[in-house]
Amino acid sequence: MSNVSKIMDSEYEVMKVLWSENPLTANEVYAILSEKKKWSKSTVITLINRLIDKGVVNGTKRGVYFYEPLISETEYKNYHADNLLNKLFNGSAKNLLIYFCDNKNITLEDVEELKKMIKSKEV
Amino acid sequence: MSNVSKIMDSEYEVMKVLWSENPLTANEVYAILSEKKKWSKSTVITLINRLIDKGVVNGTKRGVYFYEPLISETEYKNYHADNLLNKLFNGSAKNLLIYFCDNKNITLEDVEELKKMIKSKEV
DNA sequence: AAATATATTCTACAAGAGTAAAATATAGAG
DNA sequence: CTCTATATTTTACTCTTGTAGAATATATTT
Repeated sequence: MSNVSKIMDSEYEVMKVLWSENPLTANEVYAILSEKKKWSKSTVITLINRLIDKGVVNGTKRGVYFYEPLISETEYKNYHADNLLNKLFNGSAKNLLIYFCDNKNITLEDVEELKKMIKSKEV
Repeated sequence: MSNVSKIMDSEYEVMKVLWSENPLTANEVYAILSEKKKWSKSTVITLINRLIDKGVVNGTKRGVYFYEPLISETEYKNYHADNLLNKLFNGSAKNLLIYFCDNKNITLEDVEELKKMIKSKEV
């Protein structure tokens, strides 16, 4: 759906800012981003405009332009999580869980917690 | 490390073939890939050469060139799994598990299985 | 050795991404 | 109304990716 899949890494940085707070002006986005990236204001504005072209950000002029995201961080996360799932684990969430439990440090307590979560959903 | 991060989607198709069996000649890779992709032989060869440039495939001439992967599928998987983990779940495998359990259909049995796996490792 | 087939390398080219300067429009100061 | 500051749009330029044809080198057959 939408163009969530076309958001590139540098554009994603802009999205994160807009997800954290919005609407924001280009200057505000630039100011916030500057804490992490040493991009020129031009660059930030280019990225915002590309996101608008891709239909995932909206800009509205109230005096100056205010920007806000049109897709949620969850949508973005979903897309990429699914993507990984399909690409690397044949779409099997179970395989993915096994992989992560096997390779990252997951404790028995964590798994207990998951169990509870699932149980509570299976009412 | 290495250039695992620079393997692009179409190159990844070639890697999958080489992981499934190797060494293979360009013709063999092409033949196998043709079952899934309608790429010209030229395209396949370009992809192989780009993988060589990226240092993730080796080609050795024994009469004709034979190609083989220099990185394992596991390395590739690790890299991308880690990447997702850091990018979308702040590096917390637990958050990721919660997310997947919450959104994909994971059963209590699956979780039980994980628990056993973990227990057996925690000897 | 010449002709042909096959393998390998070069070249190509559009679209996208990363990066940003130049140009222009517009609002506010005087 | 003109100048200036600020915001917005255009233009730009390099590298990478996806895709593949053209050229060349090499081996095989006659």
